[in-house]
Parts: sequence; structure tokens; C-alpha cells
Amino acid sequence: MMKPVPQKEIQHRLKQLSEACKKSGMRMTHQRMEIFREVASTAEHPNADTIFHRVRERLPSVSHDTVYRTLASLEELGLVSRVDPVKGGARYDANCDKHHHYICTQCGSITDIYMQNEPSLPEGIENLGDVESLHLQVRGICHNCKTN
Amino acid sequence: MMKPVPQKEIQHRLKQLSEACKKSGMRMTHQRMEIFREVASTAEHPNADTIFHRVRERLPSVSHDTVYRTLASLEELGLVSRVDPVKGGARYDANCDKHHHYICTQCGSITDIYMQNEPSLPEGIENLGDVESLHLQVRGICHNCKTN
DNA sequence: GTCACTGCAAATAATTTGCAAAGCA
DNA sequence: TGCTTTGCAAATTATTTGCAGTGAC
Repeated sequence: MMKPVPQKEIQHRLKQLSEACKKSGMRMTHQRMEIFREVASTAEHPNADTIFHRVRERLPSVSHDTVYRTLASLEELGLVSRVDPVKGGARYDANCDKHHHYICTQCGSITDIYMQNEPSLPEGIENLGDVESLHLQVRGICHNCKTN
Repeated sequence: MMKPVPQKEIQHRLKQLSEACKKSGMRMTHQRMEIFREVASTAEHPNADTIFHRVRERLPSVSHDTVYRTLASLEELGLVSRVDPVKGGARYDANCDKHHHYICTQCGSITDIYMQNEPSLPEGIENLGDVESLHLQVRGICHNCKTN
């Protein structure tokens, strides 16, 4: 269905995690590693509960709140980003390339999209404040939902 | 602080509500009118709870769940739109002009922004599915937070 | 050894639902 | 009158927090 993340990319991301932990004084725990691996291994933008259940298969003692706390730290490190879909809880993404999202309003699937031309900043935005980031969501009904 | 919505515009929006109710078979109740008026009277994108408290001042018996249900119907009618901020619950907006949002990641304030050039659709989006709408969020720290 | 991290349990926030009564068309 | 809508209460869902024990460095 969705293109899997290549092994090489997963390894690269895990290496970044290890470096980021070292640099920031965070500890590289088994849980943190497995939770990040789970997000880094898929492009489907799982939510916290999905991540919890998948990690649990390998690490049966992991708890729900550790997943939330870990995702929050990973977000602070800039290793995962949170996507707020139209409905339902937050979804997570370890793709650090500049990209945007296509969200199916029917099934809720989230797909990374890349722009040829990044949207320009609206004129006068500097009157409002700093610009840290720019997020574009394209919403619609995906082909999969259309045909089913 | 934020530019107030002109009386004329509020009246226009209320008229649209009345027409939309007639057309769709929805009934024009006192609660629905007041809840919509509350959203239509401000540009600050209040959340459900804020709307609840404000409406309550004029209509003391209104309940929390009626506010949620009403906002959901108004959204279906296309009279209000929901904005999902970075953190916290959904926020509501009765501005029907095509616009986007600046969100302060510190205080959570949401400001409408207008683009000179709408962002173009990414090439190949038609391979994913239909495009219903396009939402741009610009995030940063607003001047107000910067100076305080 | 120290301090960050974890699991547990419980709290909180945000939203939804079932149902009988009330009210608009 | 008939069907939508409301208020109440309770249930759910999503997420957060306090705390004592555990583990990485």
C-alpha cells in the first residue's frame, strides 16, 4: 500500500537518535530506541496508541505514558514531528525532509507530499511575529476510499 | 488587540445561518443562534469551552454538549470551520473568506492571514486522491509573546 | 553514585452518546 | 403533530502527572 522506509534510512535515523541523545544529555534507553524505531520504520504516521501496541510486541512491559513522554522528547529533539489530523489524536512522523501532508478526510490516512515550489510567505507576516515553520495540509478523499 | 468583526458582517453571517437552516431543514433554535453569533462576532478563534461560557452568560441553561453538537452542525453547513492548533482543543472560526492561519506556538493565538498567491497544488497530487481544500499554517512566536 | 527515565495508578481534558423531555415548523 | 434539538448524566478517548523504584552513564 504505502512505500516502506528503506532499511538504510531507518539505520540513518537511528544513528541520528543516538547522536542527538548524546548531545542533549538524554539517555539512550531501550524503550526510547524501540519507540523511535517504530516511528522511523513507517511512513504511515501512526498515532500514539498504534505505536504503543507495536512496541509492546517486542517490549511487553512498555507503558502507555512512556510512549507519550518519549514521543514528546523526540519531538523536542526534532527527530519526530507531530501531525494533527482533521479528527482523532496526534500522529507521528520521523521524516525530517521538508514536506507537507495529504490527509484523507474519510479514512484519515496521511501521506507525505513534496512541493516543487514551497508556498511563499504571505506579505506582512512579519507584523504578526516570527516564522518558525510552515505547514500545508491538502485535504480530500483518497483514491482508496473513492473506489471502495 | 484584535480587530473586532463589524456589526454589518455579523448581521450578514446571521442571515446566512437562517438561510442555511431553512435550506437544510435544520431548525433555528435560540441556542443555535446564540452559539453561532458568538463565533461570528469574534476573530479570535475561540474553543468550545470559551464559547460555552460566553453563551452561558446570555443563555444560562445551555449545556456543554449542545455547544459541541451545534458547532459540529454549523461545520457541516459550512458556516464555521474548525482549526486544529498545535496544542489544546479545536478552535472555531466563522470567517468564510479563503484564508489561512498564523499560530503562535507560545500563547496559542490564531490570526487569519490572506495570501497574495495561493500555494499551488503539488504536482502529482491527483495520484493520491481528490482535493477538497488546502490549509496553510504558519507557526512562530507572535510579537506579543516576544515582547512580554 | 547521580540524575534521567520508567511503570503504575490515578487525574485531567476534550469530546461523544443514550435517552426522555421540550420546542420549532 | 412530528421530528429535530436540547439538557442531563454518564461514557469515551486522548493525554498528562505524581511518585517511588530502576537503569544509563
